[in-house]
Amino acid sequence: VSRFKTNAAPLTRAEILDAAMRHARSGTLEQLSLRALADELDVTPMALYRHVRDKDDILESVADALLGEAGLPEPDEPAPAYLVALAVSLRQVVRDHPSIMALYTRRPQVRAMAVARLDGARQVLVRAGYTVDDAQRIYAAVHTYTLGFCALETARQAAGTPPPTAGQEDTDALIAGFVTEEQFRYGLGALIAGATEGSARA
Amino acid sequence: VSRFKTNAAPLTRAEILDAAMRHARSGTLEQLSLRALADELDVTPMALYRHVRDKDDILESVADALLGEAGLPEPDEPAPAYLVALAVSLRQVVRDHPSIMALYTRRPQVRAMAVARLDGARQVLVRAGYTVDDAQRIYAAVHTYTLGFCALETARQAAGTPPPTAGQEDTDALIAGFVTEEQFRYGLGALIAGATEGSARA
DNA sequence: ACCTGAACACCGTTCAAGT
DNA sequence: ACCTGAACACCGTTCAAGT
Repeated sequence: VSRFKTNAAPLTRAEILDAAMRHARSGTLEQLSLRALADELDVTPMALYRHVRDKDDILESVADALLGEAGLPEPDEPAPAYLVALAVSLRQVVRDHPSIMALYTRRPQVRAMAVARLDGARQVLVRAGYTVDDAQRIYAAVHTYTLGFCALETARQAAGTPPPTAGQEDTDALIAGFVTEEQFRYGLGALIAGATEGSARA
Repeated sequence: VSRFKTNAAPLTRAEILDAAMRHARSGTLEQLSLRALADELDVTPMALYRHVRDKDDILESVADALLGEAGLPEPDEPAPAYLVALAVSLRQVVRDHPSIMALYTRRPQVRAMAVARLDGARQVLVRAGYTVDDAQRIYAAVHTYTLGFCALETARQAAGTPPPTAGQEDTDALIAGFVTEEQFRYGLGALIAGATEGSARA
């Protein structure tokens, strides 16, 4: 079961990322190890290192590919709706693949789709009359908020339906209110309203 | 060097947390392992488990203690300033101790100081005329945004002064703009403005 | 009651060597 | 050029046993 000994085609980066994407799609990205991934590809763990920098390199590629599949909002959407759509898709990706959250706390994400999202928001906002600087500020704020929500949601998922500590049930219920769909929309709406009204338009 | 054999006083939870806090204060919380902590306390790693649930239990206690040291804002502050002060102190704690960030993505934080911060915000907002529900929504939104900023800042710190990949420098500079003091204040201000203006007051 | 000793079940990654 | 084999340097945590 070694492709080295059987003279099979050499390993490629695409092959590695495809295998990782299959894990993402089957919901097993969380427990993915390099050793298991290498096994699936009939290769030694160390063979991967010729094609990827490290494990996060793989995970970041997967994350950006998932964001790519989610796509960008229609560019003729009104700016607020465009921003909301971006937030919703990021939240969805992280919600479906919680291990992606840690990536955002480990290294700045600057892959293709991350940049395309910023660019898209910038264009829509500039067209709506904001300066480039304001557009970036607004997008950054929305992205920041969304990431915070993802962090809280990831934490709540990880806790599962928790055995609430006695005398802690109400506190827990209170904090649970932080990660409802309604609260996500509320904070997002407040932020976008505050940002778009506060900035000077051209 | 075993307190079991020398008949020393039995280990206590407070002792464990004190030792962990010393690590926090000396800036070595990041690389703390249970094995090292046990060594310092002249005890086997497993002796800790009589007094703490697991490693996160220790880390969460430290995080809440640090938040406690930061204290609460003066209760007679205007509501917006109160919320800003809460955000600033959380950011400061996470900035100084990046390993705390991961805690917020792993489990909902419901320790004493986390609850006290919510309570404080609620009181100030209710006194300013908001309903209890609105107060909670507003605080949750501010907390969410702050956590998102902490995530981005932690990522940027971890990257260090990064060797910017060729042809990626401008993208990197752009993303760096997401985690400036100015941007932190901007997003926070926009959110608080949007939230406090948007909610119906009593 | 409190702690030890040894093992379990792994990790990601380095290095030098093989073909 | 591409991959292997073995080791490095650890982790947190379980379990049964010791005093």
